[in-house]
Amino acid sequence: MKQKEIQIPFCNNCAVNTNSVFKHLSSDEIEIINFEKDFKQYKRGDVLYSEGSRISGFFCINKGIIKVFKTGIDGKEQIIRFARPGDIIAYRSVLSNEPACTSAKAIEDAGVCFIPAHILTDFVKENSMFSMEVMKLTCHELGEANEYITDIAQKTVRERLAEVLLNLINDFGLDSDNYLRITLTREELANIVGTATESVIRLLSEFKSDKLIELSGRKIKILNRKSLEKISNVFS
Amino acid sequence: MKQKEIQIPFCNNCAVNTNSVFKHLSSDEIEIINFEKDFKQYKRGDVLYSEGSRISGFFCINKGIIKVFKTGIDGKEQIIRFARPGDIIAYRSVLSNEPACTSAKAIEDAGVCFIPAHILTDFVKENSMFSMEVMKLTCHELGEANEYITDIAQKTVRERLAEVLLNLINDFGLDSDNYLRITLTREELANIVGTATESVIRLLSEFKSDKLIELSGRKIKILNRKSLEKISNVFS
DNA sequence: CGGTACGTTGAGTCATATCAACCATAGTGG
DNA sequence: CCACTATGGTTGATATGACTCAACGTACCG
Repeated sequence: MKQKEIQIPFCNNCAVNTNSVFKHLSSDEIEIINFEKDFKQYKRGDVLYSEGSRISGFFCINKGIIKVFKTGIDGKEQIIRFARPGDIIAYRSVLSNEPACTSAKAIEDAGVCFIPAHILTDFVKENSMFSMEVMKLTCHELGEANEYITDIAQKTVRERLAEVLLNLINDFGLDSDNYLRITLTREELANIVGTATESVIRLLSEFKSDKLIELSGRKIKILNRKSLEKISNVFS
Repeated sequence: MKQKEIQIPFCNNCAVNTNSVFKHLSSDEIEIINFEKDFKQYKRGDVLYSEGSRISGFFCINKGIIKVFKTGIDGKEQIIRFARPGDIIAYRSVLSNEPACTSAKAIEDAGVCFIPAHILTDFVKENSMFSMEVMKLTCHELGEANEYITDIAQKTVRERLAEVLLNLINDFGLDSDNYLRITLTREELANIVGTATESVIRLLSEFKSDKLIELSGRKIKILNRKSLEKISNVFS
């Protein structure tokens, strides 16, 4: 059987380039990344890096979806965020020079570039536009994390599940049939919401009886966004 | 009655300087901050800034303790972190050019310098050492936020309260009598842990019966740190 | 001497976790 | 081709942690 050709993306015409944190790099700088990067493909479930490890660089997602999570009590995962094409992950660990505080795993087959740490630190020092972009990114993530803390601390599981669905709609969108463009296991949903798998199952079927969503396997069809917003208490 | 003299701290010999994010600034740069900053005193309960507002600069704590919090459902506060002398707050909003995502209030009488936004952005652009320090600070906070999310999502209130006490010990220390060097209302404790005031009260008196702590008003005396660690599940 | 904010305790309720059983599906190896 | 196993999904029963509500005590302050 003929091996499928692997397309290594070129940074200079990488689709993710235009709106990413790299948007203010010169073409020379892009070329440096292109030369030094290492492209790799991952299958669903493959691990990119693990909590506690020292990482010698950071990752830029070219294709697929990656979940970034922490491992808590009894090995239960808490999903912190998802990374999509154009997103970078593990940069926090590089910049703060600490071991990774999260792990990352592919939830869809993915193509990912690995970029050596020195490129990030060098460019941050040399290119203040880039530096500001990275800063903005970090600050934005920090803002979201603070939001998340407040939500988990104050909202019910039901409210949070509705909110998570809305966030997923925002981040991944719906296809022409109103199906969510990301498929997660019930356990993964639970690990975002911060609850038990069974609770997610029960609440999803409640939402289904209330005609807010439809379920077919892991695919979730959104029927009534307005009501989800009401449930999630997003404006309060 | 004679007005008490206000001591405006000089940045160049400010005690908080040596180990702060400013440590790599030149004396010229420090002088600029010293010239442009605005010193102000706050009493317990005074607000430094409020969620949603645009802030034209950031704050550097000289004296006292500030709580940084978000306002959630029904106006319930979720305390995100505390700022002590040497810490800077509201810099996130300046760097990401977003409205403040938190509020800040003095929980002890405090002295605080306000530093215009352009100083932060200018120095970040011009001084890569400083830029890296700010980056490290942000990344560190992000790491802590992620930790917090996992804790709140997975631990019981009891575990979290024990952990909060340990964190307070770490951050503020104990006096010679083993009393915690920060005094909070029960409600404030609840707003860190993410629970109801009554729950904190009950658990504290449980800890007291178990000889882990002693209570006299708002002062908390730590009797058995090891057991608190065991309860909090910090190593799991 | 009220007034206000904080602290405490009890009782009742409810949301959510836990435990257990069972089904569906897909992949594996003999 | 058929057990065999693993993984994920579902449902029900039960337990309980934590919240809410309410009453009351306490302390400080003008």
